[in-house]
Amino acid sequence: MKKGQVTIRDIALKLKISISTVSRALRNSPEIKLETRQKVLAMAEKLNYTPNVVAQSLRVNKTKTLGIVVPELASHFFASNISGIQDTAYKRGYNVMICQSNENFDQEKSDIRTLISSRVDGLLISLSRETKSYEHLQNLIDREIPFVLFDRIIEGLPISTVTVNDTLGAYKATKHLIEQGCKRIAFLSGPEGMYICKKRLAGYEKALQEHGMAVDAELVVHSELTERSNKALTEDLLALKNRPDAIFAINDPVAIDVMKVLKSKGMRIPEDIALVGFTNMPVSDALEPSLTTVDQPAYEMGRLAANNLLDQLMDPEGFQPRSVVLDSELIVRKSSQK
Amino acid sequence: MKKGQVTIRDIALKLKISISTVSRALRNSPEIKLETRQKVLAMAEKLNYTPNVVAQSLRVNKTKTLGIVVPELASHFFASNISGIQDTAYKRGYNVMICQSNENFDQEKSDIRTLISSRVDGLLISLSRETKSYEHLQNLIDREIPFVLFDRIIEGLPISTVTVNDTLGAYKATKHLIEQGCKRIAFLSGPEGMYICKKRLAGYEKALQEHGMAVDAELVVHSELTERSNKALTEDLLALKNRPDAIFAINDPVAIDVMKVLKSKGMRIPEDIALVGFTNMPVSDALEPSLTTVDQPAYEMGRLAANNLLDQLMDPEGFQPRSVVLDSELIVRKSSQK
DNA sequence: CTGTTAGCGCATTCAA
DNA sequence: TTGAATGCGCTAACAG
Repeated sequence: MKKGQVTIRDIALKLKISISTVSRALRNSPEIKLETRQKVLAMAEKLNYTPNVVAQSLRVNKTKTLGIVVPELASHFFASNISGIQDTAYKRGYNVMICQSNENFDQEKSDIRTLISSRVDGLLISLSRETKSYEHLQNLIDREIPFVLFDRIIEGLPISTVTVNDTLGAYKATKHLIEQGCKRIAFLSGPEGMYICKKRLAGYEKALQEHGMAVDAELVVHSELTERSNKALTEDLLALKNRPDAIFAINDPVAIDVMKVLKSKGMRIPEDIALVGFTNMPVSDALEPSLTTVDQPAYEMGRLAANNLLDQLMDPEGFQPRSVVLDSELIVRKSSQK
Repeated sequence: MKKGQVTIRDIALKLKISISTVSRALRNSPEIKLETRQKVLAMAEKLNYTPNVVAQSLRVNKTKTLGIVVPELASHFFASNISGIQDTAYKRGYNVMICQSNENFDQEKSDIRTLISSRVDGLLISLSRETKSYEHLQNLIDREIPFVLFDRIIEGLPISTVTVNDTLGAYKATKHLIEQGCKRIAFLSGPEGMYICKKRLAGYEKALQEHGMAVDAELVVHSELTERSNKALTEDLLALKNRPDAIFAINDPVAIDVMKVLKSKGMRIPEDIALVGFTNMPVSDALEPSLTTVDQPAYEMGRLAANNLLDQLMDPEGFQPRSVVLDSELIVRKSSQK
């Protein structure tokens, strides 16, 4: 087989017709005679023709590609987000290009720059935990490049967002612990600035207040979300003179680290300390004890974010930003039932 | 800000020089006067110029993009593969485009077609569990499109592959169980045709034979790798008149399903039945009991596969296919120590 | 219904 | 050291 891909020109030459006719036939243009179209299609098939999307993109100034930026790929939550995005994108004729920021702000900026220069038609972004300023997002707005934020968002920008109801989820989790009789509920959170941390903290506080319980500052701690930091903070909590009888962890991976520490110290879950996570990772029900957690519909979040972005691409003028907040359900398992 | 991205033409116009000079200056061509280059660079900066990669790609017939096809994204193993690929690709100036086949053969073919029409410079592929024929791969070879297979490979093709030593890993796992005193070791495998299943079966059989133990056909079962199938087969094994005293699962997710069934039946691990997995998922040490498993260097596999492909792209003529087999280490934990 | 023509943004050959 | 001209593969006026 000859090197170099087959082009519409090759088809036109073989068939002794013009390349525009071939182009039209391939695009199912209605103005082409059925017979001609069939001949073209047959020849394309025979020559194993694959349209050059690069040339198409240059011509129509659209790549039919969405850019995705997530903090991390090897996380079940973000992987599911991406699955939802990808399935939706394919269904609507789009490809995706994925970058991970590794939770690094500079990397995030660089990822966005890379995707822009690849001329993606729009972006779906979940911010890194380091991201505190947002000129890079403002820059996208200035350049009129459509994008949607999901899960790790920032508020106050005139753009669409998709999140889970973090506050409500945390509220449900905390309320559940209170109803189990827990008196001193610790909240092992992530970086203070992170959107989801602030939202979940609000839910935690709301539940305590509603039940006439004070928010004890020493029970709210902020992890860097590394195994080391998670474990150290757990130990700190256990070292308190007035030890907590429950720990609400910002997410399941953190809860797992907490669990490891508790077990290594011979503490019983939930008898000595109850434990609740957030995310509902697939393994959370295989842990011992099975982990009570707040379910996040990750695939659905991805699906909605993608549909939102694609709607925007279809109708750039009429589009109005939408903020979708999904419900989050508490999954009660053994780690919290006293 | 005006709609439409800035082009080299805009820079040329502003500076009253030709676009070819701008093009050269931007590419650091040595034949450009330093002063001119600096002026161009400054203006590019000022106008917020981003090169149009689409146009470049069309011109030089290279996209600097690698295509990746994996069975599934929401799997820690493949996500780590991809991380390794991506980091390597970026380091060498390439982007990646990712598709998932969802373990479906037709989807896999379609993914490859999509990536080809996006004109990726090369492909990294891990086959779906349904894939039994390989005309679609032969087609790539015929069209001289470079690609590398990793983990889920097929043998006999003149191309590079990266795998872990599946046979050795399974051998180590089985030998370990034998040394723990297990007499009837079941192998809960995946689909019979899958490369990794065949390889791991070979290691399992080798260990048994070396220790003078017969391979009992009723102890080797093939799951479809769904939770349902995994659990049903586990129950079947337990229902045997001559029940196994150990189960070696084809991977960690399967082992987790086995664990759930065993626990639900009140069986003790490892006392009643020892259990070993394969993959070393991050949570495998958080399970109760912690799971003995064979470690797979997923990130490293991705890194090697990407480097192999990129070497090939750098020097298409001189390149010789290489098959890399990584070592796999047995991680002994509690689920197997009698 | 089909052909001719003109770019999309860029790199590169050939001239100057 | 720079400019003019060409074409990558394709789509979309505009003409027949």
